[in-house]
Amino acid sequence: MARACGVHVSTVSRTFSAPHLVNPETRTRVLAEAERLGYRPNRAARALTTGRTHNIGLIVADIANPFFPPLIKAAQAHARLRDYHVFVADTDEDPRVEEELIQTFSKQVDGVLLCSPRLSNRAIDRLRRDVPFVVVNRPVRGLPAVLMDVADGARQAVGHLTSLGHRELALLTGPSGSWNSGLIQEAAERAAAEAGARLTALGPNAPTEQGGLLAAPEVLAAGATGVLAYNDLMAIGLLEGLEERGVAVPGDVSVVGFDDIMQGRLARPKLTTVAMPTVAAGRTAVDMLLQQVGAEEAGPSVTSLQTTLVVRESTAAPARLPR
Amino acid sequence: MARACGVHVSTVSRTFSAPHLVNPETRTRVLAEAERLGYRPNRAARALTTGRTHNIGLIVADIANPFFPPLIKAAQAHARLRDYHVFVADTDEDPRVEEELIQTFSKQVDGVLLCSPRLSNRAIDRLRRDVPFVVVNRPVRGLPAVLMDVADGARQAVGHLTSLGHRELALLTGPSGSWNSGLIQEAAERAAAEAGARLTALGPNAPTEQGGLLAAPEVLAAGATGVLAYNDLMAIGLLEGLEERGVAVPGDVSVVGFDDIMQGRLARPKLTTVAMPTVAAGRTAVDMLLQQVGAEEAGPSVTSLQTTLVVRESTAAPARLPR
DNA sequence: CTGAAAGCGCTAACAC
DNA sequence: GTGTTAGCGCTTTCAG
Repeated sequence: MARACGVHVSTVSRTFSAPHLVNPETRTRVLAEAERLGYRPNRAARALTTGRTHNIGLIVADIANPFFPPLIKAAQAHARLRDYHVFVADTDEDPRVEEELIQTFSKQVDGVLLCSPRLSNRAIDRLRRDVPFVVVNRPVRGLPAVLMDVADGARQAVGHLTSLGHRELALLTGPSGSWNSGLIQEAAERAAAEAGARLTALGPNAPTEQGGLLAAPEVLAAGATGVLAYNDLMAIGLLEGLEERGVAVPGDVSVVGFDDIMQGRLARPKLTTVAMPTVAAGRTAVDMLLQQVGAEEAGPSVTSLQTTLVVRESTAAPARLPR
Repeated sequence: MARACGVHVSTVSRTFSAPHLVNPETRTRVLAEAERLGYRPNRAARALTTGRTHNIGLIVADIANPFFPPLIKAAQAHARLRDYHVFVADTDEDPRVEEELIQTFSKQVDGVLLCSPRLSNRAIDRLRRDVPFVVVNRPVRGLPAVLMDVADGARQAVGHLTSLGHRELALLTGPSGSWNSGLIQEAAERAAAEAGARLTALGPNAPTEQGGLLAAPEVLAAGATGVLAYNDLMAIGLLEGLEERGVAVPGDVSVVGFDDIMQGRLARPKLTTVAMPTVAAGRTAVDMLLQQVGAEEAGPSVTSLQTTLVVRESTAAPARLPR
């Protein structure tokens, strides 16, 4: 390629990495030749000298969890505009796989987006020496993060339920490793107390339909008329469990989920839920990562994104107020 | 690292890429040192000399389409076991983005999995010079492919409907660029004819809920009592459209989809659908790609996977047989 | 079995 | 503005 247009390789190199340093004439000639030959600089080789791979890693617990695809998609599209590619990997909810993935990624990417990591703080602290991180959906001391304000979401959800007249609430908590579950619980308890309602925490539960399905008896046993589930999948499972037992939603019991996944709109009744700004989160995370690796100007090191309650059909006033 | 254990770099190299060529003692020493220092060979640099990146690209039209995540997940897990990483990219249904993605991937991966590509045969033929392909969900002359037998799926679906007593069928076709849509239509028409039923093809429609929703009036106008939709998303949209118009499913009209995505189980009534072997497809595609790039033994160059009808609640005998 | 040397495709610092 | 040189981290002959 270098000799095909009768110049030195470094001139070709400059044409692509610093076009302004090369004579416009030569430049167009090189570009034309590149076009003809279908030449494109080899990014891997480039990475060897520059130290920038122009790749970023994106690690999620489960691609098949409908919460993630919109986030992945947004991150990816956003990265592409900045000439970055995204490696997506799925840990299958296994912290060991997560660690292994981070290590194998470390030399191939400029940084890693860790979405809802299951790894311990200690492990993360150790691994951050290998590669820059941005954590999504969980605060880790000293690490840039993009958070979604689930605590406020929980407040909104509890507020909605109490203002409807519910006084006996239940919270279906998530997996014990989940940071958000704790935040939700704390905020929900406070909001319930302020409204003079009682809130029973039930869990931990698997963040799946199955998890919600299995929790149905406990919800009934707790005598709750309004329930908050850790995520939509769990809420949907609960809807099924309640239906099986002949409990009407929202007639007898109101249900609120988190995430606003598409499935919630499909469920009957349509699920009331706390919508998460996943698209914004994906974009912001990419921006923050690129800032950190010096490809962009620096911004805040922790971003918190708002959540919003979406009221649909699974919530209503309780049939009879608790005695 | 080389000098840390007092040997030459080439010995370190051999320890990782050809362990049997090195003295067991030295090997363990090197390995121990690597462990201590957290050293791992730089895959990008290795790729420079070997020509093998140990990465594969996976290109889909839309990550957020629930059909793909299980496939991606399976491909990824399968590749990982073979020491391969997967770059996932989303084209946003845009052929130009698809082409660009392939080109940027080409030097960074050993091969590309093209899932339901929107690119023209010509373009694919041109691009295959840049990088090995395996195409999923569409036959391309001269290229290895993994196909899912949608034609047979269509036959099963039509058979199910006709044996239930339906004689007036409608088919909601997919986007005009979709290969599968043509296959489905052909097979459905043949099967309908054989069973003495009439089948009206309606379309093209967007492969989304919206597409199905908009098609509801046409379905009714066609007087069909049994309808086949290009995919589950479209079928679900149709369910909604029908409900809005007070048409009972399956009382008045029966609906069958394709894909067996999770949403189908959530819809009310639960959707009867043709299940696609996405997990097997993801694995097979990875195997075929690795075979092609010489990392594994050669197998067949086109694999066809079976589909199976899953009967749920959206199909039943027609209320009254057509006159 | 191990060391030496060349080179993968590119960029960066320095001359000219 | 462009050529020269060195070197990124690794593998791979080829000697020894």
